[in-house]
Amino acid sequence: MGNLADRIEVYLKRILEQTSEGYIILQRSELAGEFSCVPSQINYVLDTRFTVDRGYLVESRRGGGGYLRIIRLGLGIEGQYQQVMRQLIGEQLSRERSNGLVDRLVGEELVTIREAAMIKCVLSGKDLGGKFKDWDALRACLMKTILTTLSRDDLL
Amino acid sequence: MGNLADRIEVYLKRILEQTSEGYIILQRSELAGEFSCVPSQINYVLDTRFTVDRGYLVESRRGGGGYLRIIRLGLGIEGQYQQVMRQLIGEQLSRERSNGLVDRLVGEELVTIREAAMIKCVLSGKDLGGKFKDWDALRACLMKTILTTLSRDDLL
DNA sequence: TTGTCTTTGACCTTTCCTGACCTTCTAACA
DNA sequence: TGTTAGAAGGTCAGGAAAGGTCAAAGACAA
Repeated sequence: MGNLADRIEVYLKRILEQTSEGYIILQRSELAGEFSCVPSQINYVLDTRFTVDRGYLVESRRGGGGYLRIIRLGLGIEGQYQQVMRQLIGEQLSRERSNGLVDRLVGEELVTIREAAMIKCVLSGKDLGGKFKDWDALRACLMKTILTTLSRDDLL
Repeated sequence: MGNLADRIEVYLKRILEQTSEGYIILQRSELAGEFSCVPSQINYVLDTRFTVDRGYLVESRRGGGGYLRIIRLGLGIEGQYQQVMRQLIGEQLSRERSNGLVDRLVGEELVTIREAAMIKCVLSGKDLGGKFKDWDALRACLMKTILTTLSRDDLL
C-alpha cells in the first residue's frame, strides 16, 4: 500500500469520513501539490478508486474558481439498498466491479468480512475456468441471488 | 534439502509462522534479490510449496507498488476439519449432499446461519438453469473453494 | 538412461505515473 | 458588448514498475 495512488485514496477517504456534510470540495492542483505529483494523477485516483460502484460521485468544474467535489453515496435506508444494488449490478458484472460492490457492502456493514471473502471467491470464477462462457452475466445473476438471500428476514 | 527452492520455502514459512496477522506481504523482486535468483523462481516456490493442499493461499497485485501476499490457512481443529471435508466432497457433489455438509458446518458452529444460507443458495444452481452441464462437479469445486476461504487465518 | 524436480531467461499483462496538449470558465478590458 | 488572458480541470499516450507465464536447459535420483 505504499504507492502514491493508494496514499491519495486513503487520505481522501479519511477526510471524507471526518466530514459530516457527506462530501468534500478540493482543488486538483492543490492536492497534487501536497503529494508532489502531477495534477492528472488525481484524476487517475478518482477514476479508479472513487467510482459509483464503490459508492462515490465526483463532480467538478473548470475555469477560474474551479473545484473537485467528491460525494459519498449512502445505500438508502432499510432494505432500500437492495434496489440500489440491483440497479448497479445490471445484466453484466465484471470481477472488478463486483469486488467494488462487495467492498461497499462491507463498508456499510451489511455483510461481514468473512461473508465478503466468500462472495468474492465464488464470484471470482477461478473454478469454472474456461468452462463457462458468459461469466459476466452469470456473475450478475449470482450477486443478485446472494443479495436476496441476505435480505431474508429469518436470517437476522 | 539444500536447494534454493527449499531454502526459500523454509524462509517464508518461518516468518509466516511468526506473524499473528495470518499472512505476510512481500515483493517478488526484492525476495529474489535476497536469494540472488531470478524473480520467476519465487513463483516456482509459491506454485509448488504454497498450494491450498498444503495450507496456503497466495494473492498478488501487479503494477507499480505490486506485491505478493501469502495467507496461512487454519491448521487447528477447524483446519483439520477442512481437510476431512475436502476428502468427503471429492470430485462430485450433489445438491442433497452439499446441503447436508453445510448443515453439519452450522451444527459445528463453523459457519453462521447467514453464511449457510448464502452457500446453499449459490450451490443450488437456480441461476444457471440449464446453461451449465456438469453441475455436480462445479458444486464440488465451489464448495471446496468456499471452505478454503473460510479457513483463512487472516479472517479471524 | 530416464524421468522428475529445479533454475533460468525471454516475453507478457496489469497498474501506476508523468507530461504534453485540450476544454471550459471567469473576469478584466477595449 | 465582445474579446481575450489566465485559471482551473480533462484526456490521452507513453514509459516505468511491478508480477505472471512458459519453455528450455540443468541437476539429480532411481
